[in-house]
Amino acid sequence: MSKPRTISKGQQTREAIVSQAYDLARRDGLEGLTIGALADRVGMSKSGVFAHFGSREDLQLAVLEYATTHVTNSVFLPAFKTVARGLPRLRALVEGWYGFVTSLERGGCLVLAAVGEYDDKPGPIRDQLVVYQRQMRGQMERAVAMAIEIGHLRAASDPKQIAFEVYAMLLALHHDLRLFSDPLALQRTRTAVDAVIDRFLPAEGAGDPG
Amino acid sequence: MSKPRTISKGQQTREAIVSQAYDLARRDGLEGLTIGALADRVGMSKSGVFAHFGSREDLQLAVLEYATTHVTNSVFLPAFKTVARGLPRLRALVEGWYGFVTSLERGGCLVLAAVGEYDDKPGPIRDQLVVYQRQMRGQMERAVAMAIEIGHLRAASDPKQIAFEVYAMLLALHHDLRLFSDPLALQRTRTAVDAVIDRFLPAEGAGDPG
DNA sequence: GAAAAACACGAACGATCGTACTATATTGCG
DNA sequence: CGCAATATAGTACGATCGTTCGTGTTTTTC
Repeated sequence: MSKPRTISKGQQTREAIVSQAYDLARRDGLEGLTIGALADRVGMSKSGVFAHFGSREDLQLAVLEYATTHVTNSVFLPAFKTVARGLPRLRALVEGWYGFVTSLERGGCLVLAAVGEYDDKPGPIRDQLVVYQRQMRGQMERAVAMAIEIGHLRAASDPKQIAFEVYAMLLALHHDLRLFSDPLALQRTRTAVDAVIDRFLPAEGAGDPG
Repeated sequence: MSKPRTISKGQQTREAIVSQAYDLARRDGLEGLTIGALADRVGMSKSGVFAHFGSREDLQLAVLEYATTHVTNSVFLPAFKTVARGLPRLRALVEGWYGFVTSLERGGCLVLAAVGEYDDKPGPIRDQLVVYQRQMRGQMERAVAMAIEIGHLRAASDPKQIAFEVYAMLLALHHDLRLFSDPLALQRTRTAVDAVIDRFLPAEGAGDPG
């Protein structure tokens, strides 16, 4: 089926390791990820796991990339590929996030957790994290900008402002779900996001609304 | 001035230790706080520091309490004590947060960082953290509720919804300031909070506005 | 199938972790 | 002052950390 390109045994186990490391790091944080615990989980020796990365930091970077890809594939790609540009796509984006964040059975979003862990710890991990987060915010801003171009949102709207506010709600949803297990959090988030969008809707009677 | 209650040497040094631990934990997280590093910082032996708490977890709990008190004293108490109830106090609350979060030179808000670290790690620390966070959110909801009672906000408004949205913006502000060092974040937060409040303002011509 | 390359293991390293125990200073009280 | 209580230091412990190294074993390549 998918490209039958021969994947070496090494690549194969490396991916399995990263996948398990992702689950572990979702629980204990990227900083709490240890090679020993990871080795136990994948049923290998410490040195065997270690050899695939060369350093713990490289392992952490691999896990961070894996997590980012996971978010992208779960939230952004579906919306950008299968939903029409403009307001529908923007709504699909946040709906995708709802699904993503509520489906994480154990441990929250690793990327958000990493933000808290590394927002003040200089180094390669933080640098890469900033890149990833800028990309995600950028994608959101692009979705908003398209909605403005199409006329689904007012021309004078600031894409960065809207993306900021929507992102804020997603942050708060994650917060309240994970810390409070508040079943009303999702509903409140929907209300809030709708309100943000409403605020930037075109004046009535001006072109077809989304 | 303040109660001249004699404070034993032990209490004194314990407070100094917690204060230093707070600074350390702001940098490395509550989970990254180690007794050895803390002992070095305060110029004591490891065992000397340890004896004041009995366990690392108790130290972490003490630091968490210290951090919560710090937020309360910096943000909530001034607003509740010196600013008139209603919209002015609510605005003073968020302004207090702006000041608090922008004044943290090194390391972000320890409580927010702890949320990310412990939102999935059951135990006493998480339990206490939930208590503290519920208290803070509750205070915010109370400030909103007062504004509704007074008539500064519409009677039909849901205090929890408003507090949720305002809190979301404070989360996002903290996020963008610390990760992106975005100088526009504060301005965007103000815009967003104003928009939330505007949405719940009483219908025009109905009683004096705040 | 043989030679070369990649992979995995086990043992050991120095460091640091939290904690326990003992002994010595230092403090507070009568 | 003198005695009891407290506070701090020192040492040592078992565990675990990331990492290195040498040695087999498996996989890939020719």
